[in-house]
Amino acid sequence: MPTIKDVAKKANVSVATVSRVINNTGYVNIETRKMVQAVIEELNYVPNELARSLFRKKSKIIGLIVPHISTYFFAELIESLEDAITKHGYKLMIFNSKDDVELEKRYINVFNQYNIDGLILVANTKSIKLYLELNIPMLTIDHIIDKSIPSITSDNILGGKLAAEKLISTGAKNIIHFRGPSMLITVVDRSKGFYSIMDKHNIDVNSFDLDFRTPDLKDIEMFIRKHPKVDGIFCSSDIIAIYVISVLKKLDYKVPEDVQVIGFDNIELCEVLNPGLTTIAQPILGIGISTIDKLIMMINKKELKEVHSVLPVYLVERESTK
Amino acid sequence: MPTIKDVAKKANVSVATVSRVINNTGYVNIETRKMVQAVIEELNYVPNELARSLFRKKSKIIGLIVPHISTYFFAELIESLEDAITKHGYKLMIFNSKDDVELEKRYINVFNQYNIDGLILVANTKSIKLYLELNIPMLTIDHIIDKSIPSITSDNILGGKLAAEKLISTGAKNIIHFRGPSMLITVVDRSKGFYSIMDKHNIDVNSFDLDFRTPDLKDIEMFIRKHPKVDGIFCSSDIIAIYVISVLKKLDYKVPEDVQVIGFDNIELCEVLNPGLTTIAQPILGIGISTIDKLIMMINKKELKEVHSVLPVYLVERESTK
DNA sequence: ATACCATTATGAAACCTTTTAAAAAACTTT
DNA sequence: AAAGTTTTTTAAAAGGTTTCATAATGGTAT
Repeated sequence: MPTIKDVAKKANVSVATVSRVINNTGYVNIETRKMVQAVIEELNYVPNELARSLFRKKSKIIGLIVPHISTYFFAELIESLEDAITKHGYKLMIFNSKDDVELEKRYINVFNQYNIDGLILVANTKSIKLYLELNIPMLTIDHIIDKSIPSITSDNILGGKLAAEKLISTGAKNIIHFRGPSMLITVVDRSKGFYSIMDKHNIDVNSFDLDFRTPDLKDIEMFIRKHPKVDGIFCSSDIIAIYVISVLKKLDYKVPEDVQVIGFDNIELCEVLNPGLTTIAQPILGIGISTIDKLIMMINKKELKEVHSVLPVYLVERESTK
Repeated sequence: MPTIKDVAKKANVSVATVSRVINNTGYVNIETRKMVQAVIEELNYVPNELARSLFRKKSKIIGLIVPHISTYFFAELIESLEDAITKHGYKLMIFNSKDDVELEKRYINVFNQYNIDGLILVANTKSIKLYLELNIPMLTIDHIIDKSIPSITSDNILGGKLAAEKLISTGAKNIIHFRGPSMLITVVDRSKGFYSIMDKHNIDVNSFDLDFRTPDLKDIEMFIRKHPKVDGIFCSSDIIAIYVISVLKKLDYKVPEDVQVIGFDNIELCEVLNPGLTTIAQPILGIGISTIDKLIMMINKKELKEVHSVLPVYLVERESTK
């Protein structure tokens, strides 16, 4: 790899001049500029980002901590974030926290070691204090760790309401709500919205908490057997909905004839499931773009228009509802 | 963030001494060592990895180029790679190539800019020349770009054979093979294995090429209508299988009674689909571990036992076959 | 024409943080 | 006191950016 010195020597100028050409700073004669640029082309020179980072104390790297990369919703989110990050000329360093506090602690050191410019925390509530001590522009997705730390969240309350309205409008009366872990604010908000409408219509809801990654099929079956007259189910995530539908079929319920099911997230899979899953769509692309826009504003010390953004969700109707 | 100079000043020694303490190299008096370590503790000093990288020309960063992060199989693979990478004290920088040659070219520059220690290319066949020019330990997963570049692949031929044997043993006679893009060596090998057994039994196979990410439902329907007597289908991936099953149901075929379906990959979803998808399991965890073991051997200039590794696959029987 | 100042152009040197080779200093041995 | 160890410091290097000093040029006022 050629260095700036190689370019300078070949172009017969000082490294300072080459630097000015690369960065478009200061004064440099148009002729000299052309000359240097030609040499850069010729040698195929690219400035070493490590050296730049070291001097500038900026790395052009954005760190991402996500609980589980392979959880489908997160995978789609990561893709959308990666896209936005790359488009802005940053690079993505990714860490799987597995909800493990020790791992998180280790990662936090890494962020300092690499002069990470910005940090994105996804749906993760551990080690809050350590994050807050960290002096890096930081943003949370799908949860809030502190009033002072900006966040991006989907309008989970609205999502819950939309699901409730859909079930009610199609005549469901015996409702089950399969929730994700109730320590997650997203889950709580989705429920809150859902209940608010159900309460208004005086409809009782039976809810049950499940794990997001691997909902327990036996628990689901047990709960459905306990409420055999169920005709409408709202799940906190599409994955849960898939598990629930699988149990329903086993128990010989027809979806949507006997039981309607609504999920949450609108992962790509919904489209192709059988039946296609009606769900509350999160604007995954929008989350990616807003997150990075916001984070880069923070990195550049610009004032944010709003600290906590709530992005709109909408109902996507497929075959799992009437 | 404190620097090595801050530590040196506070400990009343030179930075060289501090450096020797950190790295456990050279001579340093036991008393001095303790003293310096105390100061390091006190200031909460962590060495700046960028500066180290610059000097050592090693970054402890491993780059990963993947065609589509959110493709479920890749997402699971990434998780498994991330795990192995982190366990070895490296960090993962991830790039989504979207099968876009221009993007790849840009990424390749990044690898040099950051002194990336190793590079993993997943199922990607573009810009081969540029990669080969790159002087970085490099390894490919699920494809081979050159005899000289080590690779990790599942035993796709065996996988195809296993699928064929299963279909034959359960009495399928009218076989369709829905393939992924035929420029992919994995796809070709899976077919090769599949055909080798089918040929041996003198069974004709009708195959059709589909896209991996978004197989065209209309194409699938058209092809099935063209071969209405179909009773066994082998798909090059689980995702394709999901799409195919969705079409089969629409056309009122019963799975597995009328038509048996076998996928490939064994993504987590298979377990919970309805019907559960019989598939050829790739050892995703094993791929992650082997890949990183191998890559780190290369980084440390150790001799590899085998340049091109083929990992075993196995049949996982679920409800989509008899 | 000359003096003066602003503008443009360039290079030398310091700096960013760390590692390491070489030099110097401080102890021990003989 | 010379020689040999051990310990520590100095200085250069990695590949850049930036500040500062200097020089050349051009325009304006005298």
